[in-house]
Amino acid sequence: MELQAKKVERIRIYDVALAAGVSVATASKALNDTGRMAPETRDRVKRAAVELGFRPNAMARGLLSKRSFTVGLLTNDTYGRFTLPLMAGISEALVDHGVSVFLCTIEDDPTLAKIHVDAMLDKQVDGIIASGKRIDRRLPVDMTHLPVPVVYAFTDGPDDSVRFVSDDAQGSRDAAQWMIGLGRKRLVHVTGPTSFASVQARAEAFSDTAGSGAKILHGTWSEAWGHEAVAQLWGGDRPRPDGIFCGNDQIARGVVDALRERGVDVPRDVSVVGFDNWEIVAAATRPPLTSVDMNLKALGREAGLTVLAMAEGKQVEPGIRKLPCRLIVRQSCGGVAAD
Amino acid sequence: MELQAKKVERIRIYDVALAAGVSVATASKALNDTGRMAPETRDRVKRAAVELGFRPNAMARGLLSKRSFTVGLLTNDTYGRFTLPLMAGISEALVDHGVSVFLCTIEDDPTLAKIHVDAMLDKQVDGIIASGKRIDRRLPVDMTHLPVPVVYAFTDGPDDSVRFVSDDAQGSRDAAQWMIGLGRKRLVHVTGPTSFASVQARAEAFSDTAGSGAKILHGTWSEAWGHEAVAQLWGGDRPRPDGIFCGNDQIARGVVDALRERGVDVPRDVSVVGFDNWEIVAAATRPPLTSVDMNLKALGREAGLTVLAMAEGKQVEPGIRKLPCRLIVRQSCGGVAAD
DNA sequence: CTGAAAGCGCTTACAG
DNA sequence: CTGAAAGCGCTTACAG
Repeated sequence: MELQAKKVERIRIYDVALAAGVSVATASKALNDTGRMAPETRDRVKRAAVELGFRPNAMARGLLSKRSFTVGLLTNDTYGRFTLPLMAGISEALVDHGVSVFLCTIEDDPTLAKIHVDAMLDKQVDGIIASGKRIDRRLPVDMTHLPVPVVYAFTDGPDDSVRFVSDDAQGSRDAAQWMIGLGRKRLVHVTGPTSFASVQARAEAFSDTAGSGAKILHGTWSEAWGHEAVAQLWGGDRPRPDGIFCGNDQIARGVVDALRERGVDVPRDVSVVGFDNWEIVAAATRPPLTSVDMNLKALGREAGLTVLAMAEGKQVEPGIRKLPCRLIVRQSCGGVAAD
Repeated sequence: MELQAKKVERIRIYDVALAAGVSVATASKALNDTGRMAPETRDRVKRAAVELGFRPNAMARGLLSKRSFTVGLLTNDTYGRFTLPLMAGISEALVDHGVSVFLCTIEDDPTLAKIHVDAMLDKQVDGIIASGKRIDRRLPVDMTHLPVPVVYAFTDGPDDSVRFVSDDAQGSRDAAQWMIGLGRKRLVHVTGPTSFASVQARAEAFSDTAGSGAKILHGTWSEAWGHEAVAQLWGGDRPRPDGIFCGNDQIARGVVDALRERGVDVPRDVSVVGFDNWEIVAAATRPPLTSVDMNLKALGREAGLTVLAMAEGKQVEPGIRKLPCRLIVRQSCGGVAAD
């Protein structure tokens, strides 16, 4: 038995018009609730459309309206850790508007990026959302002179563009304040490389909140660095921290594991907070991690609605839009969620 | 300063024809390398097109050709653990054919699924790839009578459909054989719930390879279950396993952590193999996990090319297509990669 | 209140 | 060798 694309004939507006006994023009107006006509006629057409299962051909419509009801999401985050929540938000916001989303993953390959952008433009996307894995790097393709609006989410863009990022400083402050509120006195920040803008923003906010004496250790974004940092902190005879704010959940997991291996009780002896609220890591840690959530889904929603508004010709204020982070309370600090 | 979609006028074939001093019909034929004409004319048109940066409007073309050069990827795997590699393969295979991919995540919501499918059909997708997170469950939407071809990848589909899955039995056999080859004598399989078809397939293959005496423990897909299983296995006085094949990498990570906490050396005393080769888990485990990779990217590539072939009207054999798994050797077993 | 005509940006027989 | 005409499936002034 062989399988072949069954040539199901699609219903055109012509078929609907025929069935309802009206012209194609009238059928179109009836279905779009435009023009003036006898209510009875409109009803008859609509019934015929439903009966026949008519769905208008978006390509034909698009040719006229110059709207394709598609947008493209371009990303260099192949792992999808940031892209997926973003995509979920975009999709959720746009599906109600009948907009579908092309996903294009481009590693860091400029040629591939160009190919994908061109393919999307050929398909007349209404707009493009550029996204990445860090807010201080750009995608390897220039999108400043495209015939469609571009919005940047979790990636850098030109000065006159709209860029959505999460509020690293606020997230960091919230984390430190949470531990201080729980009575912790000796906070330490164990985080990623200084080359990341968000590392700097968080570190600064951490210092402001925990005091300039509070130590900050920079390393890689890995569990291994979490282990290593604990080895350093517990190595000498210096006073040990009782609260550790980590730059991401993987570091936090390493820290928690290392502390347990040293017989240090989390959260009794030390509170630990992570960053990213990456479910798979945060929930599997023993105890589960209290972590800062960047609300990437909400960020995606905003980015989607904004690019859509621009596609509809609405005026939009350029600049960086910081969306708030939220502390997700689990068991690694003690304390209980406020809400 | 306000930002508005700059109304860049797009170049139409009419502009190219004008610039080259030919008719639109001739321009079309020149650019598509069809028809007969003076080579000089063709060149002139092509040069004009390049100079003006002409890119044909895919909607207009699609209206004629009934091809949109888009496909949809429908999935209920919100976490993206299976979808992302699949998507990468699909995209990689199709970008060369000028095909872009709509990604639609539908949780398990039938209403949402229908909305997405309809939206894609309206946009005249050339085909749909249905995907999921287990091969024995279907998406909550019937796609048997669509006007476009549908291919199933890592999800169940109707009997007369094309379904791509990875070869669980072969992956399982390879894992067991690898440990046997390293001299392990007392293998155990710690895996997920029996309700999963792939759990059964792997368990059966494991028994065939390791012997029917080899124990199989079923639990959840979590690190916690890995810990628990080790507690059971090391609990009594029974002979302890020297090789543990885990149903996924999370279980394997739990097993490895639990063994270390008991002072059991991995890989010296016990070999551990995971399943999924989920980089983030496998690489962070101490020691890093040897794991079975399902080659989801290759699976995506196949699925993409197949749905494209069907869209082009080619005959395709229905049925289940099992693609081989591959053992990725790291340090949790001892032994060294063959290649 | 309804329909004929023109047109969106292309391609493809067909005529010259 | 080249172009005028028709048409893909719609929508939208415009005429009646």
